[in-house]
Amino acid sequence: MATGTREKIIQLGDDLLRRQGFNAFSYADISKPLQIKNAAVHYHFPSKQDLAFAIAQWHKDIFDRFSQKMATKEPKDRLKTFLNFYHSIHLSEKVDIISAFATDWYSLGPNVQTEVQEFTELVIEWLTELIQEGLDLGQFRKIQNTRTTALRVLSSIFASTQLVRITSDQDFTRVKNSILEELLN
Amino acid sequence: MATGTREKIIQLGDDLLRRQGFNAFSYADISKPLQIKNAAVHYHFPSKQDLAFAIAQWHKDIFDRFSQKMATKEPKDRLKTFLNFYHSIHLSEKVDIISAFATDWYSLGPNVQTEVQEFTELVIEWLTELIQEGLDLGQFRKIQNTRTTALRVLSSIFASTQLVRITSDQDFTRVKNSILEELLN
DNA sequence: TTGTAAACCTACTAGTAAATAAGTAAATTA
DNA sequence: TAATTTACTTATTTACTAGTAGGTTTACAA
Repeated sequence: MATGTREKIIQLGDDLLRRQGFNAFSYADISKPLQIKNAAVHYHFPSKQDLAFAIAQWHKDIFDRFSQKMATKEPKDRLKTFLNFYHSIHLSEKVDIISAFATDWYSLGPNVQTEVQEFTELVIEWLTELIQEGLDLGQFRKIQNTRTTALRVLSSIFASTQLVRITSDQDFTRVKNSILEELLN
Repeated sequence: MATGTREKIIQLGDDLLRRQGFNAFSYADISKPLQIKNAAVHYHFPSKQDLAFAIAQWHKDIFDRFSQKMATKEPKDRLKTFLNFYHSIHLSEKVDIISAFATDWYSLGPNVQTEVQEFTELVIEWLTELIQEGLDLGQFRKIQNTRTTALRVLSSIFASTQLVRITSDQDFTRVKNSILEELLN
């Protein structure tokens, strides 16, 4: 999976960001496991902001590939895959990338913030379209405005990955199933 | 409101925790605005964990008083007050206290974690009871299991305070209204 | 008046943070 | 083959971190 050092740094950085938070990990946490020196990380990413930017970009790329691969599947299955994806996230003791960035929002430089905003809008729009399609095909139940529904699905999932750290895995499953039940006909 | 130094430290610490995150603020960020020295903060809270614990306790106390004051009001109004409370939170560029602790979960000591867990369970149970009462009185619509509904209300609100940092205030209002619409008859 | 405890302050330590300057070995290109 | 670039290392800097030891002031009690 991770080939070059640069990619390894991004992946490890992403892992640390979502497991511990942006201000809770250091360059040493990256250089040590990769068995390189502190300065090597700075060679690839001069500042921590540069690393954050690269992580945001990386997620944009992943999501692009994900949505392209899913394009042919029907809304119901796309939604299920999406929900299962977030279920797997929280099982690895991480939170989703958008929540991770959001909580450390004021530690992020303007260009990182813009990148995260673009990525978030991408996900919301993807979900909104998915719901609209599901409605058109009669697979979903109409509840509210599609964007509102998208926001509620997204926020339920996001908060769950965090809440579950405090309560239990059972609570995540509850929420996941309730979203499906609510939407599906 | 804030009388003694100890209380001022807790309130400022809470503010910083929810605005910037546990690892993003330092004792200097507390001592400077209060015009006291670093060591004075350590006098009241020997370690940062002690401060975190006090903040968690403080929220428990506030919530206790809140739920006592609300006890006589009817479910519908209690829910509205609860939602408006979180709306006011995000307007001040903070996230709610549970999300704040959740994202920095692995930076917290075991006793702080326990305190946060107890507080969270308190809020979930309060919401669960509120929903059950609303159902019994015919004010609310039955959707799912009451705890699941409580979890979804809570997670929607929590995530919204974070998502809104990235998107817009409008999106928070959408979610807030959608929760009310969904529940109310 | 003396003792004591609360609430600080001064001054410091040891450790860690991000970041940089300068050097090097190996691969790539001209 | 010479020049250049890539991908590092060594060594250091500056700034800040939580935390502490010990002294000072103030107020209140015996």
